[in-house]
Amino acid sequence: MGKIDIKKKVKENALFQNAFDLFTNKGFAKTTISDIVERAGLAKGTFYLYFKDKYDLRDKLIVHKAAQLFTEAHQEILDQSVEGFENQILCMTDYIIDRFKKEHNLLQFIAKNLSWGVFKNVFGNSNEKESVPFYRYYLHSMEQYQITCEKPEIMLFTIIELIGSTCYNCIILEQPVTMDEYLPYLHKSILKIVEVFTEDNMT
Amino acid sequence: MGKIDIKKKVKENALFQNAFDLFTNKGFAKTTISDIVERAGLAKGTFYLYFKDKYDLRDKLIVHKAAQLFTEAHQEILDQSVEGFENQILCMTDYIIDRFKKEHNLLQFIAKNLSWGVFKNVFGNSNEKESVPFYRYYLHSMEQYQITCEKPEIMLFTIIELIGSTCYNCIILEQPVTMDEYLPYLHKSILKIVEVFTEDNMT
Amino acid sequence: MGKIDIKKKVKENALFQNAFDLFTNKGFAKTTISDIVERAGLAKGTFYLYFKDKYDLRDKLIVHKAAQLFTEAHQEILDQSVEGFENQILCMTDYIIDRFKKEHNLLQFIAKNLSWGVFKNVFGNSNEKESVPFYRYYLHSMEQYQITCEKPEIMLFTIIELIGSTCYNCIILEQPVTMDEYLPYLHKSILKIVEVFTEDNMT
Amino acid sequence: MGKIDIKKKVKENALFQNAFDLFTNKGFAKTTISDIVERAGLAKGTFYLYFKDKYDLRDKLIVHKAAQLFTEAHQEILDQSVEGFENQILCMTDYIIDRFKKEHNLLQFIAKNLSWGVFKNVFGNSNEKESVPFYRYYLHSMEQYQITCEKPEIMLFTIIELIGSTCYNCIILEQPVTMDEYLPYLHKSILKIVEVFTEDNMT
DNA sequence: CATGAATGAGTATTCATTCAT
DNA sequence: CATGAATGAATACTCATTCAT
Repeated sequence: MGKIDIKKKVKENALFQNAFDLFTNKGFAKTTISDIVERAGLAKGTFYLYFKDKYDLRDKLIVHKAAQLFTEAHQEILDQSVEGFENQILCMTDYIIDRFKKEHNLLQFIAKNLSWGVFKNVFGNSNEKESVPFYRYYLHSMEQYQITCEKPEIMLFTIIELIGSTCYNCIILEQPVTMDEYLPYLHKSILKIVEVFTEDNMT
Repeated sequence: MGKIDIKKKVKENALFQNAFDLFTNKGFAKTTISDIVERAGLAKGTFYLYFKDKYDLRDKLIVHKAAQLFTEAHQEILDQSVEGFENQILCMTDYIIDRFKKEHNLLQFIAKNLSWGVFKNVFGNSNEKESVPFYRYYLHSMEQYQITCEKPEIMLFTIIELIGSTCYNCIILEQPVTMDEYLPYLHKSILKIVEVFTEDNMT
Repeated sequence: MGKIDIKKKVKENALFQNAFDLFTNKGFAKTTISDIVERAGLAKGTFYLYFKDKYDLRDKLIVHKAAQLFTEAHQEILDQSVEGFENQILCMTDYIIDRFKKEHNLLQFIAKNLSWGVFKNVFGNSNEKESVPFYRYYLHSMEQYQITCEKPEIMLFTIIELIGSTCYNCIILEQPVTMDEYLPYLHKSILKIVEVFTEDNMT
Repeated sequence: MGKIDIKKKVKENALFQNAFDLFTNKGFAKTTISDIVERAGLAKGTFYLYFKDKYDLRDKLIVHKAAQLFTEAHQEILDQSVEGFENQILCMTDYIIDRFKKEHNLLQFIAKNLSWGVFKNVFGNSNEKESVPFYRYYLHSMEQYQITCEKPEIMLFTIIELIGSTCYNCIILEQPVTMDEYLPYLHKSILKIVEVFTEDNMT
């Protein structure tokens, strides 16, 4: 990567980071491009060299942040040497919840914007540096622990949607209960969902 | 209700309905108050006699639409004379999914905006005409069928969040699969969640 | 016309007049909508209640100004009691040239923008107050003086185009000669053109 | 001309040609320097090595295109071995009209921009390669056919202005008639104008 | 010579809100 | 009660020009 390319990457990151801060603090609608470039220390026109408009920046930012989160969740499983498929799923759950508890901003941003379509992008997008081996690892882990699951994608989808939507309510709104109170039920629900998809007698 | 009150109600409904159409077709951000009043056949100033601003209208609209939906789901259970608690839950699920399949607009609007906080409003809000006996019926049904559940609210919360978020993906985006394909898994997952909250051996 | 309609007309005229001054002094491209409303003493948004954009204003202004000019040329013929068809044509020519000599602004504006399509609008546009009986008078005059002309419209077109384009060069640019020097040749050329279209032996 | 000079000429021509295409398709005002260099396959900065700005390019382009046109009209007269002064004038007229009929772009561009001032440049500008012997030939031809004309320049001016402005209306706008219909009248008018300037009894 | 990333002044346009009628 | 003309702050986006490479 040449000197110029490095400079460009630095600027793109400055735009990403400052946009994220503003989106999560002021809200997307109230954040202006002027705000973003001002905080990033760049000229207005420079913004348009990197992104088409505010929406383009947001879409790319969602993928960027979601990829980061899952990469780190995956790393956590490795760091903790968690054994067993269900334990790994719960470890991922807990890691994500923990991050969300610490970073409401991140939760707010991801929860409102992350759809399964975007999610798949996160794993498939090969020219993203942060491209995650998470999904591959997830499939590999089932194999390793000899778990039979005909629809692994649908199972993961169900689990992640449940985590995402309940997190938003319990952590941000503390409705109907706090996440601390909800967590045991969430764990049990997730394990039951795993059962649904891995029982032998699927019709 | 006097003549004048009826006229006012008519105008309010015109604003509600046209705002809903516009929000769901053009998106909330791109819908202007001018758009709404123009379609409703009213003058700009009139808008402010009914709502504080666009956000005020939206918030009231969410409650309005959600209350309608659950009232109708409840009615469906009664019309079909569905027996058994689980069957009633599944009937509600199917009714909601059916409506969402027919009215993507409604799904989009509710899914993006309905939080548990709003949801509770739907039941508690006494000055809403459509205020629903749904939640009361839900509790009553558990009693009738002698279901022991320590946290009925949390159970309903879990089920509804799962329905809401998966509907959005499967129906609107058809990701990762269509709702027709997903439905059996959703049913099983919901039944398992009911198990989680009604088993005797809750720790 | 109600009070409000009068107020609206006043504002429209303020926009017209100030836009004309600015277009002719700074040029169309360099005149901004801000300039126009500022000079007219109106708010920016008000502009858009009257015109779609700068181009819309310009197009309407051309018709407005051209109609004015021909109405006045026609009036001049009446005031001077000019007799004879050719004399009336020359009187019109001289009046227009005279106005252009005094108001380079007007010449510049009209010459660059007046096409025959617009010109016909000037006569036909019935909801313009200034709508001119000029063309009707022109036909009537030929009849009165028993002039036979198969293509009166094409004759007028030829004359007016010649006047317009030579005026621009001789008056504004003084190229290749000044209008004072050119005028006798222009008169002769016009008379010859009248001959072309009114000779008996047209093929 | 050295290798480098040839390369430069190639680039200049690329800028000329692409600018012409853009000016005539999108209009001058809406054409940006970025557009031009992009189509020409050059870098933005390169533009400024050849032209001061967009206006500079346009002015040079007008001369360039007008010179080309008159050179070709002149060549046509030679190729066809047209005899007689009036016939040569009409041949030039027909050639120009024909080109304009085939290339509306060219007509639009020349008609809106060509003033007599520019026109004279076309003949006088010695560092233009295409510089035309047209005007010299025009004078020479009158001499050859023993035509007495005190103001040859004014005569040519009158003719060319009439051609230019009527072409624009009849060819582009087809107003008030098409050029096919107008042409006989134009020919007659031009011949009459020649009469005006060549009659013995000029006052 | 040629490049193209970066700049930032400049402008059009929108739209919530008010208030005289 | 209802209207809709007027407002003007707020913002997105463009593009000519420069200059380090």
